[in-house]
Amino acid sequence: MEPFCARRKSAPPSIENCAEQLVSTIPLVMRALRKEMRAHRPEELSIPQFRTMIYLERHVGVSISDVADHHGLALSSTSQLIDGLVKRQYVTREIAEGDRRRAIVSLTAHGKTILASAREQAQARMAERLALLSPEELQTLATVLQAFDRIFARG
Amino acid sequence: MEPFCARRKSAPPSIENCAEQLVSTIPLVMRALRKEMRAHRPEELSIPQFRTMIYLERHVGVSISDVADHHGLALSSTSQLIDGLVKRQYVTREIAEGDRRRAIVSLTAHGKTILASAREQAQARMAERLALLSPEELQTLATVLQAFDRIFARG
DNA sequence: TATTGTTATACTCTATAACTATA
DNA sequence: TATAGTTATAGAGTATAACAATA
Repeated sequence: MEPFCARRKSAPPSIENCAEQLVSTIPLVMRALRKEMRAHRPEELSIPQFRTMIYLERHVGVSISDVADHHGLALSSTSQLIDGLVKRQYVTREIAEGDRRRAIVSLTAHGKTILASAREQAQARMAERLALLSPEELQTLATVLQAFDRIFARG
Repeated sequence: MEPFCARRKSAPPSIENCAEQLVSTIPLVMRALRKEMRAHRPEELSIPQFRTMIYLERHVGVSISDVADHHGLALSSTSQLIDGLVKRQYVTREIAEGDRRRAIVSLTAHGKTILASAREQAQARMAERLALLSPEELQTLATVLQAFDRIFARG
């Protein structure tokens, strides 16, 4: 059974066809991801919370505006998102030295632990799904995800 | 320039790597999709509303439970989702003949018009992004979306 | 008793508008 | 005046729990 290779030789898909399928399929994947994040407690994180914490892990000394810009969110939305994380003591909010308007957001030690565990869980669950792919499909997936990062980055 | 083929010959990506990138990239795509849906008024639809209406278009005579099952949502969430569509007169809710517990949901003529327009807009916007892909990437995308449908279908 | 659906309640996510504090 | 952030308000999406109606 070679639908993958067979398809590669047939007529190329049109952009319109791909767009149509994208619109119906991406929410499917997103829902699965959200569900996995929610299903594996304790200390579950929502997707935006999770992504924010990943960003904070990689970028030290960032402000709330930085987070908002990175995620393409309104400043107020980001402020509230951070609120939730501060309440749970996963991150801290501190006034920046040198510019008292800026609020510097940082992961706490507890936040780092939670993040590591959430990432492990989410990835493990998604990996279970991906294990259903053929090696060729996995290869094409890697290619597509890189392309997605390129064309969907920043809003 | 053959990054696609070149990559196909190199070490295969691990499932774990793919899962990791999936977790960070899918929300990116989802956000872009949501934004496109919202950006192009009038009569914007949310993603769940949009997907529900697509389902209703293809499946006539379904109940609220059917919609809930199809989308992997709680019955109460679905009931409220339908509420919103009924309020806008995009769908109707009627008691089923033969089983008065069931609520049959159907698109109205107005709903069909709205759906057609929303679909057109969303697809056009996503197509703009996809136009940035190489033909090879577009081909791999088609493959991946089909695989996604397979492994992420139904929750 | 089991199924279908609604309502009540409570989160999170997100936005806009109005505001404060700082530069 | 412009920038960074918060607060108020609002609507969507989602869940669980309690409930009503029907089978």
